[in-house]
Parts: sequence; C-alpha cells; structure tokens
Amino acid sequence: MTLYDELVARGLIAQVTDEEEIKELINNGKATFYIGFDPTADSLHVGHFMALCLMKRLQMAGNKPIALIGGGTGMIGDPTGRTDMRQMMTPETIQHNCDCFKAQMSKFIDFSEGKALMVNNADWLMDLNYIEVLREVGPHFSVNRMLTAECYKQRMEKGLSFLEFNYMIMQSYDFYALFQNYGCNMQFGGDDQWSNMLGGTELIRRKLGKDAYAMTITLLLNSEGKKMGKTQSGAVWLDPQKTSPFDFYQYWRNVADADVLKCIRMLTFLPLEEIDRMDSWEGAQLNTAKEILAFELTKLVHGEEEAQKAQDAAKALFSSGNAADMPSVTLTEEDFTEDAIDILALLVKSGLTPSRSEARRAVEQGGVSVNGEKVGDIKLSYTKDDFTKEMIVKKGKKNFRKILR
RNA sequence: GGAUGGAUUCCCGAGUGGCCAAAGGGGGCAGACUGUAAAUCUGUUGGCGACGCCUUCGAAGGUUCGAAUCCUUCUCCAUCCA
Repeated sequence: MTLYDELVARGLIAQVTDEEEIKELINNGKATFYIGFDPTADSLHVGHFMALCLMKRLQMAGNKPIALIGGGTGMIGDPTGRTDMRQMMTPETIQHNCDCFKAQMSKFIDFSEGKALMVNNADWLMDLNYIEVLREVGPHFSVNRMLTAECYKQRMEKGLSFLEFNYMIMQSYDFYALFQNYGCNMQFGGDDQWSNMLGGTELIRRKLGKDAYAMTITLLLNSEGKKMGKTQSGAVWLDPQKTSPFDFYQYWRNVADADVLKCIRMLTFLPLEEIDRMDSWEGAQLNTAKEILAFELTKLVHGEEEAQKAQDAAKALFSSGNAADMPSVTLTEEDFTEDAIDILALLVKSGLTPSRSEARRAVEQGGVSVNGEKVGDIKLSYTKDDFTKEMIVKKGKKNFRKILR
C-alpha cells in the first residue's frame, strides 16, 4: 500500500490541491514539505501531535519535513476559527513558546543529518519592509477574494482587525520564502488552514510561475462535531507538566464509543489490518479498544514506561480504588491547623475542587470518599496520625488523589 | 469625524430603582442508571469563619435611604453615513 493510500485509509486527508501530483511526490519521497506551528502556548497539544505524526509518516517514506515555528506569524495571530480577536502576545512570551516547541518537537521528529529542518519565520518576517512587501506581494492578493475566504467569514460579523487580516498574507509569504530558500514544494496543515495555504500556492504561482501544492489534514472532531483534545480546563497538552501522563491516558480512555476507531485510525501507528479487525467491535467490547487507544497514544507521547504506569494505575484505580501510580499531593505543616485538616481543606489542597464552597457541595451531594468510604459530614477532620498510612481521596467517579505527608 | 445600537456571572441571553448573587438555555460538577461510553432523569453551579457576611452586571465618578437599572466622563465593539 502506498503512503498516500494509507493516509486516505486512515482518514487523514481532507483536501488536496492536486491529487495526482501529490501522490507522485510523497509516494516517491520527493516532497519537501512544511507544516507551520504558531507558538500560541508553551506546549504543543494534540492537534499539533497529529501534524507531527504526519511529518513522521512522510519522513519515513523519504520525504523531507520542515517544521516551521511561527515566531513571526505569532506576532499577528491567526483569526481562523475564532470569533474574537486573539490577545496579542508579547515578543518575550512568543520567544519562550518557540523554545518550548522546539524542545518538544525534537522528541518526535528526527532532525539529525538534515533529515528534517526546523525554521522560524521570525527570521524573515521580522525584517520585512512594509512598503516593499506591499509592492511585492500586495498586488497578488485580491481583498474581495480574501474576504470570501472561509477563515474570515466567521469574523465578518464580529469584526476583523487589519492586523489579523494580514495573517493570510504572512503565511503565504512563508510558503513563498520556503519554496525559494529550501525548495519546499508542499504545505500541510489543519483543514481550517485551507484558505491560508491556498494563498501560498497562489502567490508562488503568480510570483514565480511555479507549482506548489497543499494538503490539509482532517480535523479531529468528535461525534458532536467539536474539536477533540480539549477539556473543560483547556487543551490536552503533550507536556507532562501540564497534562500528566495519567490524565493524558484517561482522556483517551474516556472518548465516546463513536469516536474510538476514528481516533485509533488517525492517531496511532497500528497497522490498518489490525484496526480493521476492531471495526466490528461494539458495546462494552469497545472498552478494550479505548484501552488500546489510550495506551498507544500515551506511549507515543510519553514513552512506553509512562504508558504502562498510567494503564496500571487506571486499571487498579477503577477496580480496587487503589494504585501505586496516581496523582498525589504532599501536605506540609502549614496545611494543618492544630494538627488537623478538615475534609474541605483537603479537597482544595489536593486540587480536586477549586474552592471550599465547591468542596462542600461535592460532599453534600455524596460525591466524596476517603479510602473507599463515603464522606457524609462536611465537618469531618483528619489528624496527622490519619496520614501515617496512605490516604486516597476520591471525588466523583474518576478523580483520585493520593495524599502524602 | 457624524448617527444609532451595544458591553450582564464560564458562554449565550433576560433583567431598566428595592422582591437581584441576578430568569432561561448551554456548558461544568455531583447523584441514579451503566461499560471509566452515550442517552435519560435528579440535584447543583461567585466566594467565605455560611439562617449571616463579602465581592460581581465594561471603567471611574455622581444622584439616592437603596443602583446591573438613573446622570456624567471614559474605554471597547457592531451597524450605517463620510
């Protein structure tokens, strides 16, 4: 099976500019392609992970990836898919985020011996001269056309600033620059980037009379049409400091039935035949598929050891309510008042609830238990001696914390 | 620059002097059911030393016994005109 066919079979390809050409290029390892990552946070998340995996797949087939860090475009902010303006980031934050991205990417992609490149568009965008750019690329963009682009449509009601309006031009310029400097002939990106990417291929064609190609990756949406990889408290990060391997594992362990197979197909490197066999699974059997998904992904992101730990912890926790590896919190002297700490303070300290009020509600509604016993009294208090052996606090069905001191 | 409309809690959105910690919906959290899923039903959803107190309706002042609500100035946004 060719690489392109596999990408199709995995449901990874959303749109392409020229299917035949792209097939030809990537199947034969002739593509030099780039994917851009804007440094909007200090860690990559699941969406980036998909892009990195795609890079890896293509790299394995002999193509040359360029990871573009958007130190320059980050100064502008991509309006795509947003209903309001992004908060402008300070150059310092952007730089910091760029550094974090670099470090994380190096773990996924092999940059040795020029097998892949990492560049920062700040290197060429920051020095651009306004008038020069206007004269050089301005004539090739039709405002009328840009306004009809999908990525701006959602903003036509709420308002779009000129700053953000220029994002597409900068991204197009990136492609143009990479094409010239590195022979980069293809751009990949999330499907929401389609119009921005087309801007680049158009610019190359108009300026240089050459063809460049673009291909978008299917956005990972759940069965309700929402982007996956987001939780109430934000994105699912790849940085273990921001999303622990355990939480990462649990996120995937808990995906909806309807989404499991899709996720396995799109995100893991398991052979397609193996995945096809799971296709017929249904009902409770899907739980096994969820375990596989969670394990495989955690392994890819955090390594096999961490994945195993997370899986063991999860299994132990949900069967016996005890496990060696689970998120833990260590109490200090200050947490005790007269050698005791009450249940509400314990819940807050452990991070299971954000406030005492919420802790109170959780207890009153019967959602809290300590060492397997339901807590019924909000006044319940524990002395230091109670912590001599390990203590496990549980809020709701899935939130556990081990308390140490 | 001019005219008009607007900014309310996590989000959408009611509220135009006291009955407002603020309707309703969404989302979240918890309970029941279950498979660590979905759907459904129930409760809950600013904080705290909790029948009370404190902070919150874009910002700052003011009127009033009392302001999300009235007045003044300011900031931001949308629409139309230029």
